[in-house]
Parts: sequence; structure tokens; C-alpha cells
Amino acid sequence: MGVAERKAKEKEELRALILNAAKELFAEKGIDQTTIRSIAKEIEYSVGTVYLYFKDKNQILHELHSEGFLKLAKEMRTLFHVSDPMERLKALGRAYMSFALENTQMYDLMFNMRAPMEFVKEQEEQNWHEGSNAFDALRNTVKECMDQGYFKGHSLQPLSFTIWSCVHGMCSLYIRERVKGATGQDPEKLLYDAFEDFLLMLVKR
Amino acid sequence: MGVAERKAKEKEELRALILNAAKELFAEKGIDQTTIRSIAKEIEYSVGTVYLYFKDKNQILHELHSEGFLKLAKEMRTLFHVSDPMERLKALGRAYMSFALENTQMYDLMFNMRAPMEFVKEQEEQNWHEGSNAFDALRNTVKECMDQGYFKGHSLQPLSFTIWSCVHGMCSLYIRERVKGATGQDPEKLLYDAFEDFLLMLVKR
DNA sequence: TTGATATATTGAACAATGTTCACTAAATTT
DNA sequence: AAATTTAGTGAACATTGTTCAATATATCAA
Repeated sequence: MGVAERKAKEKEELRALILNAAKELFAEKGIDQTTIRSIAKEIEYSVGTVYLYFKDKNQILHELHSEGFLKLAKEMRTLFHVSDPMERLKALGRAYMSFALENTQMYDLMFNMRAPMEFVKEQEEQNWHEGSNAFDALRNTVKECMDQGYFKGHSLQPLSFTIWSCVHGMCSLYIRERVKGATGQDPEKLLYDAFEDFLLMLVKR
Repeated sequence: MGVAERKAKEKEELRALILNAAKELFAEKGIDQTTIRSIAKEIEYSVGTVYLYFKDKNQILHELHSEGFLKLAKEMRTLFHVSDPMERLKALGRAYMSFALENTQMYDLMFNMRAPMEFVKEQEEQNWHEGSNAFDALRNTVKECMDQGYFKGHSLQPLSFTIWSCVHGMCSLYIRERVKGATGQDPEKLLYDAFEDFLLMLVKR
């Protein structure tokens, strides 16, 4: 038992080592530069070893994407004490956007890249937990706003999706470098201004 | 002159042949399957020939992306006869979304992929004509709406960007396969519902 | 302790990709 | 007809993700 236990722990450690190396390379150099070889080199193991702990690159990227959702959830959890739902909704949106701007590679992985979804598709239960949990949290807050009289004439599901889309769209256009070229303005400033503008739109009864 | 003229024409034809082959492969199989080799094979020339007409793959993808903008502009142009600016804005949004849903690979290339922007960056005048022209058209229509009393309290530039972001966000989440997993709903239906919901939001004075 | 067994790790090798370039073929000019 | 310019070729290179026979290390049984 002692041996098996220790072995399991060691396996876990090496697994975590690989993931952390991947995460660092990823945040530093972006996905294109994060090759299996570069990960192996970073932790001073061979490429083959990486494949003993992960089925393929998609799995590595999927696990990183899950860590990203954990981090995002953690940052958002601190906002659930805000009792006024509309204030909470605004704060959640701001937090979401800050997360995207401060973790561009990770955000891109979570919401734009194909790799994590390819991995999800290969699983038996093809459920994208991370996504549905996040969307549920948003929808719950929107629901509370509606209960307080906001969003008259709107429906919960489409409205929630619209809100998500809007903030995601801003972040995505920013990360994929479309903002500066199209608008001719400083992207970060425009993003913040547009977000505030969107809140204004939301709050109209 | 006759010779030089004919030669130039032949060059143009082969160039167009390459682009068309690329466009077809692209729409059919997606970007990953559109390799230089597959393009060369399609037109029955060697890989080397492709590189006589295009600097690199980024340039090919950039030209395709430009064709995409032409097509989108063409579809939108038919809507400029709508005199009521708010009606025109709605119609433009609908057309934009339809374009994205019916040309997913092309839309992805135009607004998500890195390749065309990499090419733009390498040019002397790093201006993203296609993007800024499209955004200008949107902004002009938004401006007209404001002149008619819509969007009180909003600013032109951030508001225009917000509108773009919202529709782009929906299309992007759809194309990158995040909608079904997160919302548990039929993506196409949700997109249309959410779009209508967004229009509702826009129109409130 | 030692030999047998099981587990862990390696890195050369493969296929696919974008890209280059010395070579050949064709067309044009002299 | 020869020389020159232009067009086209495809083998070769570097870089990917991925595999797998060979090797090394650790565990266990006697």
C-alpha cells in the first residue's frame, strides 16, 4: 500500500509538472510556441513521457482550459456577496472582461480555440461542464434582475446569451486583433468605454 | 505589347485559379485541410508554383479574407436603400448574421483567424481597409439613428463597437462551438432569438 | 542478496505541414 | 538557330504531433 500510494502521488506530481510547464509556456509564448517538445524540454523529460500522462495535445489544452475556468470562477465568487442583482451583474461583466484582458491566451483557449472542444467531443458524456456552469451562473443573476423588474419584455435564455455574446465579442475582437484596425482607436480604452455603454443599455427599463 | 499583355493576363489567370481552388477547399474542408499541397494538387501544378504567385500562406488567406469582405459588402449594399436608419441597422445586423451562418469558414477567417492580420502587419501601410470600411458603414448608420433620437445618452463610437461586438460574439461562439455546450439549446434557434432580443434592447429609447 | 517481473522513460522514426531553391522546361528575343 | 529570359518543378529542410521498440529503473519473491 505504501508503495502504490507513493507511486500514485509521484504520477500525480509529474502530471502536474507537465501541466504547469504547459501553462507557463502558454501564457508566455502563446499556443503556437507551446509544443510538446518545448514542454518536455522545460521539465527535462522526453517527449514520450508527456504521452504517458496525456492522451494527446488536446487533452493537455483541455485541462488547461479547465484550470482557466476555475480561476475565472474564483474571481467571480468574490462578487456573489453583492446582494443587488443588477449591481452583481455589472460586476460580473467587469470581472469577466478583466479576466480576458489579463489572461488573453487563457481566455482565447477557453472561448475561441478548437482544441478543448475537440477533447470534450471525444468524451462519453460530451458535456461541456465548464461552459454550462458558467452560463448557469450568469443566467441565475439575470433571472434575479428580471424578478426585480429589469428587462421587461425580454426572455431569460436569449437575453443571457446576448449579454454573454456582447462581452465575449468585445474580448474576442480585442484578442484576435480586430479592434485597432477597424476602429482606429486605442483598443483597451474603447473596450472599457463600450462596456460602460453596454451597461447603460442594459439598465434601461 | 501583345506578348507582354498576354503574359500578364495568363499570370492573372493562374493567380485567380490558385485563389479559387483555395476558396473551394477552404469552404469545403476548412482551413486545416487547406494545405499548399492540396491547393497545388487541385489545380495540377506543383507546390513551388503556388509560391511564385503568393509570398506565403498568409497572403493567400488574406486575399481570401478580402474576397469575403467583398461578398459581405455586396450583400449589405442591397440594404442601403432602406431609408429609415433604425430599420436599416436591423437589416444590416440580420444580413451580417446570415452571412456568418452561411459562410462559417469565411467568417472565421475574416474575424477570428490570425493569418490575415499577420499579413496586414507585414505591409507598409498596416491599415486593415476591409475592417475599417465595414466599421465605418456601421457607424454611419448608427449615427443616423442617433440623429433621429435613438440611443440617447450613448456615444457613437463605443455604441457602434458594442453593436458589432454583440453580433460578432454570437456568431463567434456559434462557429467556435461554444453555444450548444454552454446553453444546452439548439444553437441556430438561440442565435436568432438572441438577435431579436438584442434588437429589442437597441430600440428602447 | 539476487534474479525475475513489472513499471517508467527514452528518443529515433513517421507522417504531415510550410517553405526554399537548384534544376529543368518552355517561351521569347536576338 | 542560338542565347536569354521566364515559368515551373519537386526533392529537400525544418518543424509539428504522435508512436513504439528498446532501455533503464524499481519492485518483489526466493
